[in-house]
Amino acid sequence: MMLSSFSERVWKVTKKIPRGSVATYKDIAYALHTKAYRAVGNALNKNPHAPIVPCHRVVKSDGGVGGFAHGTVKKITLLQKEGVIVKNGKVVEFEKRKVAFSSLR
DNA sequence: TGCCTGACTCAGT
DNA sequence: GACTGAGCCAGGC
Repeated sequence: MMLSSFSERVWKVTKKIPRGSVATYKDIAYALHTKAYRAVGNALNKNPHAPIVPCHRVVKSDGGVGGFAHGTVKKITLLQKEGVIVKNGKVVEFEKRKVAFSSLR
């Protein structure tokens, strides 16, 4: 068995996303050296570390907020509290809010 | 063991 | 610019 399951690795990377920044499912997958974009979303959906892992900082590659276990609205609210503006379900200046790969690795 | 699903992404029309 | 189909991977039944 692996030291950490795929899901655990996803959460670990997600926790590295700095406050006020966001990362995409794609970035998370790449940081784990895989292309399992959907598996990443799956892992976050089942995320048992609700407040510990900032899963609300993970969005879609086109800037969309994606989904959230507690409701998309809640996700947007949390992001805006951290200074990330969300309009029409999309992250404003998404490209600039995106965190760098090196920060995740 | 094998098929289905999913908080996705990309390419083509 | 928007919609559709196909591809990708891990987890669950």
